[in-house]
Amino acid sequence: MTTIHDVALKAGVSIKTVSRVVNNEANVRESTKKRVKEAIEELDFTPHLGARSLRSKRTGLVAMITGGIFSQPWRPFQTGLSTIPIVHGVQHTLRAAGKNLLFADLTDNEADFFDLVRVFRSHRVEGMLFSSTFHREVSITSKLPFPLVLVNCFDAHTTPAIVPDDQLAQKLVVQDMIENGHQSIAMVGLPLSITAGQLRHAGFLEAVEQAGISSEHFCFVEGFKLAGEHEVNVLDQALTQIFSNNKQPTAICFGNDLMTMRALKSLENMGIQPGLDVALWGFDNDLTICDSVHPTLTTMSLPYREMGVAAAKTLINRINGDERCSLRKKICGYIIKRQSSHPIPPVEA
Amino acid sequence: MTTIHDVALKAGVSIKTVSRVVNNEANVRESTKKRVKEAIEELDFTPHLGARSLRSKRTGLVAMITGGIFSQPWRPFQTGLSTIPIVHGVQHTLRAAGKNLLFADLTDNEADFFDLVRVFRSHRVEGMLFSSTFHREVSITSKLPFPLVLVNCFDAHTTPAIVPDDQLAQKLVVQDMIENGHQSIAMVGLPLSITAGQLRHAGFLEAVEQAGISSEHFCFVEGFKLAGEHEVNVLDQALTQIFSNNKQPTAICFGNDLMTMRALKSLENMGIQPGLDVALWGFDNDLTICDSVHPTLTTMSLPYREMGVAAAKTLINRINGDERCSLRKKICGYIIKRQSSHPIPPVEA
DNA sequence: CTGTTAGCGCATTCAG
DNA sequence: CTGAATGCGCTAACAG
Repeated sequence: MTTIHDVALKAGVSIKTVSRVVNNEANVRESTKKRVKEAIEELDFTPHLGARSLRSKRTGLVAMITGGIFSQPWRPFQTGLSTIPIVHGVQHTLRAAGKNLLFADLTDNEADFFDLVRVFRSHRVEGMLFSSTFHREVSITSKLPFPLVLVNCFDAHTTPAIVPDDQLAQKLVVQDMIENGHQSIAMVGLPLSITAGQLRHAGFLEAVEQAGISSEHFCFVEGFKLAGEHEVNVLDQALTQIFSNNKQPTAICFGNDLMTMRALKSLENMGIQPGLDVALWGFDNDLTICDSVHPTLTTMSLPYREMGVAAAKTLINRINGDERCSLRKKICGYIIKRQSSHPIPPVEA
Repeated sequence: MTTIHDVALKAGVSIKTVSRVVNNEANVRESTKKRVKEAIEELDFTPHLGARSLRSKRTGLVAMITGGIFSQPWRPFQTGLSTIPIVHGVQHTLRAAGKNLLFADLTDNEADFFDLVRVFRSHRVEGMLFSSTFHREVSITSKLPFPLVLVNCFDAHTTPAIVPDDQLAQKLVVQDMIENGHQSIAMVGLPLSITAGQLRHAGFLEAVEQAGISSEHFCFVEGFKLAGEHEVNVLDQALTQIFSNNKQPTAICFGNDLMTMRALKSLENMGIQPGLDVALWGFDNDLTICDSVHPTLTTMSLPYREMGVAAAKTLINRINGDERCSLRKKICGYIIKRQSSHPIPPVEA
């Protein structure tokens, strides 16, 4: 591998001059610069970032740990919808800032986390991102030797975190239902045992209350439950329960598109035409599902890629010593209209 | 940041002794080792890998480029099923070997690729992996300054590559159909314009011919076509065509689970009960789909994670100077049985 | 078993 | 505008 010395020799200048040219510093005559650049080209010289970092103390390395990119706890071997766009946004933002991503994924044990931190530290990374597979609180108690930014999770301390605004997103969904004329509304939500489930539930209640819908005209049930890390499907019971009220809903929103898809079949079995007898709102904008079922699903899309971008920007700011970033930034999503939310609700009987 | 000198000073030994302890070299008295370890602990010393690599010439860094992790060309913003498990397998294998992953994703332009290579080279990575979103031939003509291993793609040169054995996998599917007693078989395949489509088609023909099924008892159609980078859905026409033959199939296999899912509805509309009137085999083991439709889908799972593992191992071998790896390694998948492939075909009318 | 010396490739400091 | 000397933190080669 050629070094700065070889270039200096070939160009007939000192290594410092080469260094100046490489780093675009001033005070080099055009003709000299040209000569050096030619030498660099001919010798195919590439600066050694490791050596450079030894002096400059800046490696340009940023670490990212994802918490089980390949599975969600209750869905083994099922890649979640959040992590990839987050990684994507992070990586592209870092690259635009001249940083490189040292990437690792956690399998199972938390001990791994601190092993990774040690390795990253050895590489003298300038900062780190941690991304969770699902929105939750984490506790990374130990002081890290570099700035940390959390994505899709948060902690009880002052660690900067970028999270989806589950509550507002759900509220927007329910407001959309109401604006479409629905006055009897049901929600088949995520388990209330997880953060997203709680926040969405709160958003649902908020919207329903603000619209002045009385309690016999709305209804919330969980679509599945979590027993430990095991998922228990209670979708059919949930749907039965919803329609056993005397005030039957004209619109249902779901905790995710998967549930919505499953509900399509269940509703048909109950003699209810999805999209005709009842309007449906999904959640996630899971493209595998939304465009490929009948009716296609109106859904809430959370901007995970933007979360990744925001997280990377926050981290870069902190690396640059800018401490004035908000501790927890919530990013809301937007509704994507498809067929399942028909605009005109059936008239009340 | 504390250095080896600080530790040496505190422990009252030379820096070389500290180095010996850190690197688990022999020839250090137990008592000395203990003293050094205590000093390391107290000072919270972590070796500087950049500095180390300056001498040892080994950075422990491996680069990986994914070709659009967040979308397939004809499915924007849709994460493919292959890349994540590949990355997962790669990362865990590398980590087990003490290597760290410098990760980057390509957005659109190929020029980016060589930019990335330059950056990676600056970081003195020991090797690189390139993973494609879909099985295809790539041309990375320029000589790279480090060993390269391709995953889910291959080139016309001698670059080692790990690819799925699409042909054998499809053959296994069709053989399974035949073993289940089906004698009139159809395939709704991927576009013949892509590698996987061609190989699967070949596998289909191979199985059908080896079983001695006459040409009027099998039938191949494309389930969608690619116009440039645009996907054109022709699934309904494909199904209509299949059933317009006088020999109607008792079993159909599909190019992916998504098509199979869509076909469920189409078949119902045609008055054909999926899983009863006709048995179905999917492809991909897309968990979002397979377990959540009725009937649940029997499908072919390609072992992308294992491909990642194999690729990382191959790369490590090459980094260690072991050139005797097969140039192209095909890895086959396995069938996952669910409901859609009922065991007993309807008796011939 | 332990220490000394040298130098990896580069940027920084100071001197021309 | 340019260059020489110094040292970042560590390991390799060699002495003891």
